[in-house]
Amino acid sequence: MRTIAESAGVDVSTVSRVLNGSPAEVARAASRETADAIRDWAARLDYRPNPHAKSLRTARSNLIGVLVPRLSDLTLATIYEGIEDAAARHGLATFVMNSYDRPAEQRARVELALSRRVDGLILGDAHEDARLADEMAARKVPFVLVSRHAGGHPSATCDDYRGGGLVAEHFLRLGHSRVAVIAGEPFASTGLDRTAGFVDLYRKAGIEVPTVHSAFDTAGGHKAAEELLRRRPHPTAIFAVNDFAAIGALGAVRDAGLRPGEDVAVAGFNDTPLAAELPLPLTSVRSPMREMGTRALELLVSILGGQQPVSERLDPELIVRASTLPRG
Amino acid sequence: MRTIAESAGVDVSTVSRVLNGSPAEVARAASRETADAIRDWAARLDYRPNPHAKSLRTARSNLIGVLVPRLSDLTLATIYEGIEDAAARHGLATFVMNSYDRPAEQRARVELALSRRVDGLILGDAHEDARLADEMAARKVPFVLVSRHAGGHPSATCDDYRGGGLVAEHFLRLGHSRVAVIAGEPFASTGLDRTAGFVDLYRKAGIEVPTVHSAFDTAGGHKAAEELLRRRPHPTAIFAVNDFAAIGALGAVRDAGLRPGEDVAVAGFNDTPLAAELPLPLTSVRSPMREMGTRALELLVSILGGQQPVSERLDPELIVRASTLPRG
DNA sequence: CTGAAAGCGCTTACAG
DNA sequence: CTGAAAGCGCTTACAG
Repeated sequence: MRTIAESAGVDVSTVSRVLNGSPAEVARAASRETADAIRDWAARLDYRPNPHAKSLRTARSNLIGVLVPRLSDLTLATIYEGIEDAAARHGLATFVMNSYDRPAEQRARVELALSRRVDGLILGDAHEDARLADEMAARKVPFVLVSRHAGGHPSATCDDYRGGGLVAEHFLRLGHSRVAVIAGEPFASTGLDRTAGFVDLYRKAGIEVPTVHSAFDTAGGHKAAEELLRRRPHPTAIFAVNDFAAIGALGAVRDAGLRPGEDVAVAGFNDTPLAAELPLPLTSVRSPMREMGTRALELLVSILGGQQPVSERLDPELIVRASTLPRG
Repeated sequence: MRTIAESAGVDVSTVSRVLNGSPAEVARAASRETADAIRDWAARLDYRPNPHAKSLRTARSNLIGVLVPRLSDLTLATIYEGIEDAAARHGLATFVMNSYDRPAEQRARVELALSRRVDGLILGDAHEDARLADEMAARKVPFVLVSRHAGGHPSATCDDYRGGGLVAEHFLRLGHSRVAVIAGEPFASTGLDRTAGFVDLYRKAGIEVPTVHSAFDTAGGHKAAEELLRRRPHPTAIFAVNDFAAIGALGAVRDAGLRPGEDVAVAGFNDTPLAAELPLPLTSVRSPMREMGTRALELLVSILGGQQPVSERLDPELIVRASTLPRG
């Protein structure tokens, strides 16, 4: 910057104003010619502002910390892509950390992010009890939740309750009366809401639905399905609140000597790219993962701008495939 | 820091030395009592050093930029987890960016990282031609490659050539003489090496192997397999250089009215957690993805420390499952 | 329209 | 063992 100032024969403060100001500010700061000369030199010298100096001076880092259970979960990776994309459009940098859904790690990662002076945080790993979120709100740390909601804090989520209902309606339409739910982790609003949406509709039809919790991955779904299939008579349809758990369930059905999709229908959630490509294509509820990420980022930006946040709840859509064909 | 200095009745420079110096430096900088008092106040005041001030002063950001084709690819997400983990142990922060394997994006992301003053870069999206890597080396930007190698630059990879060979040996042992390869993108050393390792062993056995390039995802594998299955007679075994492509191939086999695993054996690569849980468990070559990430980070650290880098090539392992059972 | 000055929070030669 | 000073690269009130 000093080099530019010397080359253009002006003060660094003028350079700063021209390079960073709004058009109006630039007009007030320098004549058109001076401004052009400055921009010219900046380009010629391949000038890149030093973000550390800027942050030190402005006490604003333009950095956003993102916490996820784990990035190797496709759902969260896709949400993060949405966040990253929107952040770039807003001139913000982001960094992700895994918390593995462990409270101690969550806390440690939040502190780490804070010590890096992030302007705000996006939490994709909120737990139902909202302990950490409540604390952060009390400390006035700007943050939003994504994917999972908790404690009424600002969030960008899918309407998971409605999504569970879509599957219930589908199963009811197919005439399934012995059904079960693989419900995911008991601390995640995603699994809880999807399960509740499903169970409530079946209850209205006079049918109680057994549910079993599980990890959100294939191994978890496999184990949970094994347990459900040991019951006599076994369920004729299983709703897994996550595509990976559903794939595990498909495997368990096969291992039990039953035909997936025929003897036991299976539906998942999220409509990951895999669902359509499986040897037995998987019925799933599409949730707008990428969009959730961009909405979360934009929600955070509006909070940082001092506005009242309005949580977003996006619409799910049922995609029917061969894993839940008409019976008979 | 000033507050600590005032509370402890010393100069900020002494505080800095005590809080950041090695034990030896601390001993030289302050008496045991003074040092203890300073640490005491730091804890009491919940002092957190300002990384921006530190970076501005030291011209070292302790920041590492990571480029991947895309984070929603499980392979890369897992590698990144390894990077992230190792980085935390070294007191480094990392951030990832997607390049979608597009040269223009790669270039733009590298410049972005540089403008954020990263100390170094890890590239998971190197192309065979090594254009960008060559340029970076010419500019003396510290970097390492991960997953893919190119142009002889420092890298942490899997021995993909050997991995392809493992599958060839397996197929030969099973007596397959009509085989084919779904080879992935033509610009990635992973797919190229895996294919070459396979093809070379078959050639030694006097058999030429048809190969077809594809995207690294299920859709790409599906399309490529369709093409291979149109040939008459169709191959009895297909090696896809990636588990997701293999899953797509499995679907294509089924769609062609053939029995996957019986009429057409299918093997993948990476041994992602999905492979074991598929309805038809997938034979795959396990590549140490997480470890590749940690090795890459450590390689970069050693480069930043001025040492001569030695590229790492990690061992693959064949995991046989039902998708490639003995014939007959 | 433009400049000079102060200061963000650190580190590190220099001096004692 | 400890302090005083300079400076990293910016921004922004203050002054003209």
